Amino acid sequence: MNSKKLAEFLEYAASLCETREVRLTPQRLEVLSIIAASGKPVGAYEILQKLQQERPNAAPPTVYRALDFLQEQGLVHRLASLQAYLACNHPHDEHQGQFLICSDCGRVREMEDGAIHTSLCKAADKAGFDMDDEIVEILGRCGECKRVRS
Amino acid sequence: MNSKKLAEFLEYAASLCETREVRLTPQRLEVLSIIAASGKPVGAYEILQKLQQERPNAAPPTVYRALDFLQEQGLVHRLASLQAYLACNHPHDEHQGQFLICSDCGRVREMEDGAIHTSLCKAADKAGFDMDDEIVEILGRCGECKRVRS
DNA sequence: AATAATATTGTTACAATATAACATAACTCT
DNA sequence: AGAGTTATGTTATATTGTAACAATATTATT
Ligand SMILES: [Zn+2]
Ligand SMILES: [Zn+2]
Ligand SMILES: [Zn+2]
Ligand SMILES: [Zn+2]
Repeated sequence: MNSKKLAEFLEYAASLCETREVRLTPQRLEVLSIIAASGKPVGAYEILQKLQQERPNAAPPTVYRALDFLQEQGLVHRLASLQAYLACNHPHDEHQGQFLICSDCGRVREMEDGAIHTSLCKAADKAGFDMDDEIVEILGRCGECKRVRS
Repeated sequence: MNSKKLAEFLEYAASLCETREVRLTPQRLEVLSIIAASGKPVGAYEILQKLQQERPNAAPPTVYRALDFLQEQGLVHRLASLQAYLACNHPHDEHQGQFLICSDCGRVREMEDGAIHTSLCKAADKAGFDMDDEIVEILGRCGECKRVRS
């Protein structure tokens, strides 16, 4: 994420939190900024290291608490297959997103594909299952890496 | 999994490995048996504890190596969202499966839903993405737990 | 059968991810 | 100001997973 988009994103996040009357504290904002700036999924301890450059006494709970908040607000997603965190690319409302994860370059693209969601709902329904959350992570090679390799 | 189905499953696994000319050693079989017998996803260290009842000197690598083998053979799946392992319920060939995970009772149902797979392929394709693996885990409440609750 | 190559297991130590528990500080509301 | 709530500080620890190297067992080759 370039610095202009980053600034826009953080501003949007701030306004979103204001509307919801939840507190995007400086610390939470800093964690969000670290994640968004990286543009790729980042591990909690990687976040911690960067945070400690500004706040030397930050500890694991500092990061995990901020992550909990940011995930609740739909500003950050956790990628279960990577145990890493990614800024949402369209943080409108509560949603899970579906992810294309490139094993070569590590970049991730978030989608919100209606057809995928529908197929999941139908399958769950058929099984008499009441769906709360969906985790969809597709591993492979992105377009750029495909071209480079072949 | 009841003991009859368990025996069938283990026998089938054995024949599968024989056909493939890979070695389902006693240790690997024991790990598979522990996972299959539990009928629910089990953590690696839970497996280790049970394994140690028979093999007191089993250590984490013992379990993780067996898990690697069993996953390669498609006999066991890893659930990324739970960091736990589950015996495959139809171990025919290489496949990933899609999972309905009940947050109440912890039971998991494995599906192989063609429509889900197709929708993932289409979405990946549209994004110019070359799909290797798919991770689909649906969290919610199973039919039984729904009835009990409501 | 002896040898070499490969695959599996044993063993120790450690890395990486995440949480519990309790104290302190800040904010909000009356 | 005081009480209740939310957020942060701090220490310790739980949980999950690997690295590295030695010892055994299996398989293939002579
Ligand atoms: Zn999103
Ligand atoms: Zn790529
Ligand atoms: Zn399966
Ligand atoms: Zn259930």
